[in-house]
Amino acid sequence: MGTTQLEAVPEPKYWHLRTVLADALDSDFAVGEILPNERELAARFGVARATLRQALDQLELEGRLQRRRGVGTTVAPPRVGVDVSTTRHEWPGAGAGGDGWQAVECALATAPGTVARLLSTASGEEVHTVRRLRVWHGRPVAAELLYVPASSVPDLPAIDTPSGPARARAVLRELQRLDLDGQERAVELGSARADDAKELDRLPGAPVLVVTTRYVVQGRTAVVSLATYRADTCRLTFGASGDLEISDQPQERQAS
Amino acid sequence: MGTTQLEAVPEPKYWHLRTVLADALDSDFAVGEILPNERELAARFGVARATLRQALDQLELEGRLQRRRGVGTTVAPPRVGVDVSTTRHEWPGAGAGGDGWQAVECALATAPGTVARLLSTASGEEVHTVRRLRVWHGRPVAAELLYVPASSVPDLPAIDTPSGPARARAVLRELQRLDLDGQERAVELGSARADDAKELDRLPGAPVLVVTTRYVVQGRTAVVSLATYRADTCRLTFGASGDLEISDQPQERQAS
DNA sequence: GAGTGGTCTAGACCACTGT
DNA sequence: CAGTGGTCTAGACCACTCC
Repeated sequence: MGTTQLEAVPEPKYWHLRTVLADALDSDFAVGEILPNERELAARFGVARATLRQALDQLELEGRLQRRRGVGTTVAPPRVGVDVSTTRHEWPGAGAGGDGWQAVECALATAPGTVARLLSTASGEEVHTVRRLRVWHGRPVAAELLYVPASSVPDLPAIDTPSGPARARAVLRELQRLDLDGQERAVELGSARADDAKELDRLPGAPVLVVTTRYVVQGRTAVVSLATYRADTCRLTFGASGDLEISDQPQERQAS
Repeated sequence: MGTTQLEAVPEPKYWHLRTVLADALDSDFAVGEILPNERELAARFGVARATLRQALDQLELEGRLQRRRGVGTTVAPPRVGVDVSTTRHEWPGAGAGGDGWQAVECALATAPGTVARLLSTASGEEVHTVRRLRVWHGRPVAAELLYVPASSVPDLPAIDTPSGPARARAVLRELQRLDLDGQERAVELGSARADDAKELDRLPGAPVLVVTTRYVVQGRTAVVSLATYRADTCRLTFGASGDLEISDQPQERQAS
């Protein structure tokens, strides 16, 4: 990376800087390599640290950089493709955990208004909330909250183990007995709440892709799932084998 | 909205501020209503304008606010569900424009490295690039760039109209003649390039959902599409009717 | 021209990581 | 402990929209 000064251009400095840095990443850096620190980079380009950070923010949003407090800024590996296809209609947890989901927790709660509106339940009705974590290549990529109305799993044994992973698995097991008619899925951008951020090893407010799934049984919405995927490291694939390469990143050398 | 001072809390000010503002949006504001300006809000909460802006950034990322330079900050309507399902395997433009796509431009170019790697073409081969714009409820929601290798449309009449919408439609028409075996789709977060930003009426760097589609013919990737959707206003729906409500926003009153 | 959000600066201090 | 990124401040000026 050069010591180039930025010339006067009509576009914002941080945007131009982003381009310059992106090119430098392509040509001069390997995946995992650590960049000079922010104060150093800012000085090198003759801008304030805040401006440099604005450029780094962009590159991090695009999944090209990874910043860790106390450590430094490293070149991120290409995003990993995570399959979220709905071609096979099946309940969560059906694949016996092969897709990286692990049940974590279970509790009884009242669904928030938006979820209650999706479920055909009274807004005050109690639902089981099952928390799952999805791990991919050894890294947590998604945190999910499943809302299962008590009426959807009437045969669930009462309070034997009121919470914990065992209870969560019991709820999922009960779902397998229902005939799933179909599922509807949507993706949108969000920012990580405190609890999700913690599970995903990110700071609160980190950009996430929120996948909402509606599980339909006999025309009714029997279960609603809200899964938040790390937007920086994940690419969601639909009906694909995950080998879709998308971003501008060329194949990069591996850092030593 | 109150004049509440922020108390000392272990969480970042901007994050707490985000929560306070989000609650205020729910209770005190209607969709389309204009907020006090940033300097005013910052003073009211006793923080620097930059800190307030960080909170507004979050809310805008979540699609709850809309900021327009020279105008002000308004409460955004709920995100609109845009169907991007792949249940029916069909070529772009097959639906006779009912899905809001309009062909805009066509040109000959060499595909960028990443796209060339998806297409089974030599990286130097020329491809037709078809630009389309998707309009939804009168607003542009997506800009797409289709990469069609010349070898995929061998019967395309040569240079009668070398560019423009007519040429773009001609390329799309040629595609309908091929037997489409399937398509693979992926979604990831990106930031709008200058040209996309302009078409989408956003600033460069605005967050977008990048949908990459691979159209498969006889095991080969015949066409690659890169569509960038406005992340602030769009929710991408898969195999659904678009009535999935996702975010935390309750139903809001309409502004006068 | 007045008012808005967007960019940029030059500092300061904090929270966290490694040694 | 030193070094990193994360937060925050108090200003300044610019680009844009609307009257």
